[in-house]
Amino acid sequence: MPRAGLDPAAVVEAGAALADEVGLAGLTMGLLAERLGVRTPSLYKHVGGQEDLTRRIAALALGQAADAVGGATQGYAGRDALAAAARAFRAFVLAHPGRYAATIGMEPAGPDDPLATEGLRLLDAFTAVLRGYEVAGPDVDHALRMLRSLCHGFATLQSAGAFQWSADIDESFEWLIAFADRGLRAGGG
Amino acid sequence: MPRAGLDPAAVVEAGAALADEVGLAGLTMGLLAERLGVRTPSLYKHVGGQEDLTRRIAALALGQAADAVGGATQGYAGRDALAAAARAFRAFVLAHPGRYAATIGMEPAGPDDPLATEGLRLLDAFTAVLRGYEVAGPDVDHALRMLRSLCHGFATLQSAGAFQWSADIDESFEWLIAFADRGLRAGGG
DNA sequence: GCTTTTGGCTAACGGAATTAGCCGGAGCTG
DNA sequence: CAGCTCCGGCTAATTCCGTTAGCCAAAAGC
Repeated sequence: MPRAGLDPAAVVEAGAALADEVGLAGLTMGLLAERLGVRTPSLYKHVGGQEDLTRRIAALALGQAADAVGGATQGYAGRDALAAAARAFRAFVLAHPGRYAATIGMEPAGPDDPLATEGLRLLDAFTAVLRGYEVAGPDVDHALRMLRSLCHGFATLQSAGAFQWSADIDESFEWLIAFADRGLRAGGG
Repeated sequence: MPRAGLDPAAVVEAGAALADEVGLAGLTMGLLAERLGVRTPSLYKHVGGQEDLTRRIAALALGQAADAVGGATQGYAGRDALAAAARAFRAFVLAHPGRYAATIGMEPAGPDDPLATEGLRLLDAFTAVLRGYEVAGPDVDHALRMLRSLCHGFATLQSAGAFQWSADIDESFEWLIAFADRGLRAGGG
């Protein structure tokens, strides 16, 4: 029996990809093992179990989201940066619904938890956007939470299939970006 | 063996309460049966199975949320109505995280599905809030999606334990209400 | 009062996560 | 190169959960 040459990173990456395909709820150890050409118990040599796997997928997703948002805003400021960040975030969630779903309700176990580290990177990417606005002091925290709520809410609701009625969803999202931009410029400080 | 006197509504209500206690993921047929003083298979005389139970819990949650939001905004308009609606919604989600979680990613099977009916009622409650602002035409749809994303995002993120750092969460939420109010008055139409 | 329906129950199955324990191959050591 | 060690597969078995089948008594209706 030849070895499959797996390692934790490969298992997590495959798990994330599979979650994107079949949904996080459909991600089963057996299905993942089959996808990797291996029997189910072999996975436990690389990850601690389903919860550990989900945590690692979540950390991966946060890191990738941070990269996407950070990269998209490079060279932009103000409204352009806000729009780029929001679009990049939504695009990421829609392209990778499974791994993003893994991040929901996941609390870091400590300051060194990759989940905390990568989450902070994503937060920093949004913080950078705020530098183009006159927001300071405690308002920065509030504005960050607002942006996070807005982006997270819209992306997850759309990914979940809410928003079924009339108007065009992309249009709504652009409207939402304009709305946030107005609000941040109008009374952010 | 005396009868327990259950009916679908009682099972769903107990399921919703249990979900609020132990989380939607922790809601198991066995646990619910035990809570109701009954053996597991007996539940299947009242609900079709776990998916059916979750759908019914979701419909219940949407209806209760609609009542809460609609009731809270009675007699208010403009910013007051917006604040009342947002606070009522968030309070509901924080008080009933399990049943609210059941609503996420749940698609109505048809126009007569209680899920659709109750969801529409909740939507109407928010639509009423917008009547106090000069928002019209397609902007109503966009504004509704914005409000929904904002409230849903904030409430679920807080309920999931995000927002761990410094600033006070209630303060952030009030800031967010003020932000939305500004935005809706500034350029809604 | 008898019959029908309803709502409990036990027993049994299937699928998923996980653990225990075996065993062969890869790689290092002499 | 021979042998030792460790790693990463495997099979087998356990447990827990959802679900179905089929039985039987209590309630409800004639």
